[in-house]
Amino acid sequence: MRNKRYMPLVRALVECARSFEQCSSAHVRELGLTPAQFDIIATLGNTAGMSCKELGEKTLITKGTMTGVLDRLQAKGLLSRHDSPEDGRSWITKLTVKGQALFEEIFPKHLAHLDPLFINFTDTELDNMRQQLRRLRSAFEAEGTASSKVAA
Amino acid sequence: MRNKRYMPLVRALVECARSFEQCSSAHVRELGLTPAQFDIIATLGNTAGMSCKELGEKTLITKGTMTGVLDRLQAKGLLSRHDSPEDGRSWITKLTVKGQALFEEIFPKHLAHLDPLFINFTDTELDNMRQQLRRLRSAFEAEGTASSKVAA
DNA sequence: AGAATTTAGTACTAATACGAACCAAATTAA
DNA sequence: TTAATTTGGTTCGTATTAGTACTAAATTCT
Repeated sequence: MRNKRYMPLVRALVECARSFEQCSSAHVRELGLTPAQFDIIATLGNTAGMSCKELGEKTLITKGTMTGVLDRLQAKGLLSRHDSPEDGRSWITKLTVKGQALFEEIFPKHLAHLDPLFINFTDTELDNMRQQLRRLRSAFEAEGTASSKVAA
Repeated sequence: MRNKRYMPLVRALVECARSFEQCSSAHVRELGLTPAQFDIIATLGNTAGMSCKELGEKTLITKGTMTGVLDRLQAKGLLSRHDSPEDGRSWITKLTVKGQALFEEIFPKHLAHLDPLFINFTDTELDNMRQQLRRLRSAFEAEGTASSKVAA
């Protein structure tokens, strides 16, 4: 029934990603942030700030969720919102001094935590995997573009 | 700063997995279930039922979450809980007739939705990817076992 | 047997996640 | 320029998620 030929791959993919996020987020929580919050901090670190939309594109957090995450970070005094000079609907979100300081403290720590996970992989191996994953993802994104819909 | 050599792979991995789950869950929602609920139905389909624990292992849903998911499925009349003859702490969860009927209706539909995503991949390619993902996952699971902790 | 420990499942909290409805500014069309 | 549509963000409702504490049954140890 579920021995579709692609099922083992799908399972491996989902488990691998979940395993990484487990690894990563467990450590992030020890540092006092949720994964989503860390994502935002890491994305805003060393930048002049960016819009909600741009943040969403980089972190893959939906805009509906974004508001809440930003609210909580703002409540912690880690970021501030300024209105955009270009677009009256938009905000420029940036780290406060405190937020940037936190970024500089925990980001290296987090990388130091991740580094050892990859020591047994060569650059070439990592790159090959990356390419294959990209190709797979393209197939998922295509979804309906190619073969599933005959007549547009 | 974030040009760690493994970052592109990590991003590709997470995006690929998320893209698949997006693909899959969007369709599942059209069928009237949430992804977690579908996962449970698909796992229980064509079985005599199983414990919460076993369900958790197969679906990767945490036990804390499991209770709520099962509650809602039970409220919909799709599954029932019976006490285990072997373990007084445990329940045997199984699909009701209605649940099994739903399974038989939507599971094939869902597979039909997924099939076209993989048409451009040979069995060998899928298997190679699966192996690499397994190896990567092993590295994540090892976390602390090998090189990070020197003295246990 | 009786105490200590483990284990299955539930209850509770805080933070996401996702979709849909909504508002106001921006862009386009007529 | 005014109406129609799009777009950036917020709000809301429902479901999931992780983590922790808690209950009771099972297992282990002595």
